[in-house]
Amino acid sequence: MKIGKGVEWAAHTCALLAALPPDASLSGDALAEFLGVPAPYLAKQLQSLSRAGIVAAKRGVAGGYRLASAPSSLSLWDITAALEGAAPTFRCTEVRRNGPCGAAQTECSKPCPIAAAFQHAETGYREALSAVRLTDIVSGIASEASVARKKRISAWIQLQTTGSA
Amino acid sequence: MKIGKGVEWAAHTCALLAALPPDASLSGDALAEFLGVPAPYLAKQLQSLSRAGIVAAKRGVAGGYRLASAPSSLSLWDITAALEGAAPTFRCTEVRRNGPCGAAQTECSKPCPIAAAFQHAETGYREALSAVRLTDIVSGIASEASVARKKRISAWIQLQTTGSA
DNA sequence: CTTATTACGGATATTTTATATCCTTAATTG
DNA sequence: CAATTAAGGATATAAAATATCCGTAATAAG
Repeated sequence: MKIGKGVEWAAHTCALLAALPPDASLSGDALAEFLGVPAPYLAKQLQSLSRAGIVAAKRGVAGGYRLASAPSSLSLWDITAALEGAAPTFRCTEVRRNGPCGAAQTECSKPCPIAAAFQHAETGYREALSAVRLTDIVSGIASEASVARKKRISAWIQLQTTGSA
Repeated sequence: MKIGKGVEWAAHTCALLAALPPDASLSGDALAEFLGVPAPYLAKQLQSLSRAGIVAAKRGVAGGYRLASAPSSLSLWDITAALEGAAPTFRCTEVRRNGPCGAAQTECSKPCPIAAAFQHAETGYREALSAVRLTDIVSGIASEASVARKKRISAWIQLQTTGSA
């Protein structure tokens, strides 16, 4: 039961994009450099974010990625679901129907109590992630960063961004 | 992000063992037959349950598996952790330290807000599963089962159990 | 219109994990 | 001692995660 590293990368990506000036974009290569991760693989994750409508991708010379909507309307669950899919982690194979004492169809109107418990736990998990907005993540990161680091980030963004000033 | 089917099998296994007469055991082959799953693979899951101290295994002629403790003291999380391990699903690789604007050591005293959010969500998940005891599962299964099925199960147990009566 | 840039999509390779089986050894009972 | 049964390790196969590459399409600038 694991979460792929693409989720972590995507969350940091969105946090950086949220700090960009309005209508500015960053290329896939620039994002990979900032995060210090392999560019071709990050590009795959960016495609998933794009398909999910979380980032807007623009091709061409001054192209790149920017957030498709306001950071306050994007949750950590949205990002996770875009990368990992929204399928439940526990998949009930209806074991109760098997074997010499298997339950009849009529005895399975309610979900198996084991599956129900996992579903309940997972709903809570998703709600917890849904409650975390991208704005929360951005402000959390900013509160830990030194003034010097914030300046370096601003300068780097100035150098890399396309589409604005 | 998936949970292996061994967890489902193990939960059903424990539910069946909880319904056994005191000090009675079931062999691995008998359990596999009851659940309708491949016996060699279930044997592997049973080893995990045994190592975790959830079931007590007894070798030899009248051997087999029985619950190591009372069904009320065993939770769905205990079973899940025995099979899947207790490692967190989200693994922070400290991306914030990477790249041209990476954070210094001194800026990382607190966990990354992304990792913290996942940890919080996962704690809730585990607590939800910990709140579900084996007795809840057993009574849930019993409440759905027809009288006829309960009789069939009792008869099958009578035939298969070793160590009692 | 041409060229450089950049994302998209598909194909592919590699590594890990999950799934599944088998065999030898050890323990237990009769 | 003989039959039974779980433990543990080795191994085989299938699936998923991880990672890269290339051809195509779109876009902006010269």
